[in-house]
Amino acid sequence: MDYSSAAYDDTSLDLNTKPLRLFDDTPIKKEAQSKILIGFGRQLSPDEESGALLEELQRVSAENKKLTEMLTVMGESYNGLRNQLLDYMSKNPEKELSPISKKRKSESSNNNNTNSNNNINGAVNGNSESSSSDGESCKKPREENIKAKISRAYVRTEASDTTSLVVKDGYQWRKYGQKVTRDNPCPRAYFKCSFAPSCPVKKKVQRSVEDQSILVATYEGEHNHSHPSQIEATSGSNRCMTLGSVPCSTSLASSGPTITLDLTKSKSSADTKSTKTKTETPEVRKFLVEQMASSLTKDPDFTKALAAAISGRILQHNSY
DNA sequence: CGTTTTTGACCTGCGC
DNA sequence: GCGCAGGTCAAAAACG
Repeated sequence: MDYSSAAYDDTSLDLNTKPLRLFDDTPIKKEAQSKILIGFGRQLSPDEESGALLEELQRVSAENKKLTEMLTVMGESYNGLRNQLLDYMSKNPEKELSPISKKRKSESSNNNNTNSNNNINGAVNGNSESSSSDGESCKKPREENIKAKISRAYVRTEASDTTSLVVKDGYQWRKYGQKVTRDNPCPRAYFKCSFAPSCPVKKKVQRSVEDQSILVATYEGEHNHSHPSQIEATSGSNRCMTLGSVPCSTSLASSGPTITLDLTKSKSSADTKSTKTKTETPEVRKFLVEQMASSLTKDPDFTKALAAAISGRILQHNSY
């Protein structure tokens, strides 16, 4: 919770860009990095090369250890913050973030029930049913299934593109309905995971009332299969990861973790980082894009996935 | 021709 | 019980 801002800055979703720190401007790292670049660029004597590599390996190992620790701390901090927010929201249910119709109570009350259970894992993984003893929440088995897991994602799209309700999250969806709701003049689209019926996940996509360039995707349930993009990545095909190096942020919605993806600003934000990105190799960028996309799209509870990905990289590095 | 999308009809829950 | 609104179904159309 209360660690220094410096440490926080270091870890704030910059984790995916950590490999880019190869190109960081701290003197020590620059030195080590130049050695690597030299190593890649022209011939070195075997002694020099092995020494530099050894030094770099040690540095990377230490850094990776640090990263792992920081990740753990960050995860705890995240859970703590979420706990606090859920607490707060359960005490102030009228201050919901989204204007949900009063008539359809089930959805919002679901969230409140989940929140008031004060069970973090329950709120995220939707396993709070077992602990809820109030009669309201266990009316129907169908509702229980829906309550399995609800998360919301806000996706910014091109302002001109106000008709498309496609949220590219890496999964394959089959549209099964569309409806214009009372709250919002924009139609709401209903999607099922194309792996249905084996995969029970559903998704609702609707444009935000306030900002029609923002798509609000509500996910219900949890995928019981691996991420298609991951399968593709492991099989060597990278064709459909369209999220790219998008700016992204995480926040907490009333119903749980929320991911905001800005699909439009990749160009402009790339401009702001142009001095940095110019030095990136295509391989590094490609890897980062894949990592970020898969991390963010896989699960709202992506810290676990992030940890797995990073530890995977650590093992990869250490195995050399 | 198989798969996906569209769209009107139908079902269900909730408030009055 | 009725009406409203959200959610789902399924036949038809569109697409690759």
